[in-house]
Amino acid sequence: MILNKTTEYAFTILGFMATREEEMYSAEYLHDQLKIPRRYLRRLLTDLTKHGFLKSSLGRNGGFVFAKELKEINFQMVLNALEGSDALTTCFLGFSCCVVDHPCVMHDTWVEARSKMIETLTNTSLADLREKYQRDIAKNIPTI
Amino acid sequence: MILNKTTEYAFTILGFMATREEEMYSAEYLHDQLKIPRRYLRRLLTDLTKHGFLKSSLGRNGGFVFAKELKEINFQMVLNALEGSDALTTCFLGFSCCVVDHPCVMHDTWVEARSKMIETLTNTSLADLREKYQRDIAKNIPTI
DNA sequence: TATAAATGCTATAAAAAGGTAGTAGTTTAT
DNA sequence: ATAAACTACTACCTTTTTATAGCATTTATA
Repeated sequence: MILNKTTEYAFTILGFMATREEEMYSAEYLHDQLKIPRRYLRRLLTDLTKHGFLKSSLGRNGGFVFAKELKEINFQMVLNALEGSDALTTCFLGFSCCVVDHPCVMHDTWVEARSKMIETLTNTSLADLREKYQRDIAKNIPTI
Repeated sequence: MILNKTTEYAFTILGFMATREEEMYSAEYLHDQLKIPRRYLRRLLTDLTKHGFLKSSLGRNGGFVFAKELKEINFQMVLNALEGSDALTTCFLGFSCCVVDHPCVMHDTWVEARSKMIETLTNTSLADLREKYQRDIAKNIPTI
């Protein structure tokens, strides 16, 4: 498994919010649109707020907006916030004693493959997602 | 999370067996060497046997040996056997409706990053691991 | 031939992840 | 005043993953 469900949900939510035009998104609306379980979604939104990706506003007509510029949020940051920095850095062969000075036999191969992935996650911001979405729409490409 | 624990254990076991010189490995010996929980390890070994990676022999002095040439076992095969082929192919943004004809906005980016990883897993066989291990030993590089 | 050291099978327990429910409270637009 | 939002906390349920246990079977060997 590459990502756990919670992280995947977070990506779904942020990706959705980044590509759509609403000013503000309520938990209820996101639930309707994305079919993520209601209560779980709410907890996750609170979590994303605490991590500084979103800002919440209380009261009627309240909801969630981005707390930063879209270009300042990338997928690596989100993954890191939700799964911790270990998520992409543990030894491939599962040896806890595998470190740079005393690597396992798969170390270099794995570091290389993994760093490609980390690079992609780091280099892709929500702003990139939004741009791509708008380009696709303009070209009439069916897009989610 | 990249891999679940069971898969990681499998990689540990196969990597260990591939680089060492024993003819046969008992569960008890592997437990001693690798500190994988005894009973769980045994089930996993049986599982790897059922999947055709290992052959078991019963009775006293029994144990496990490889069922194929080392070069015929790569990490992608093992991952696939233990986690299913979905493990590396689901939509990054978590949209079940994301398919080639109707991709999500991250689709291409993710497919590219992922295929690099799949390539690495596919191109690395246990024979490669063994070779690397022996080269490292010869060069006096500390290796696990 | 009895025994010890192996694996095979199946059931069950424990831990982690994912998900639901309730209650009480705060904030704010209308 | 009310309704529609979010916050916080607690408890509980379900599913999946990880781990343990008991008993059966196989086989070398003393």
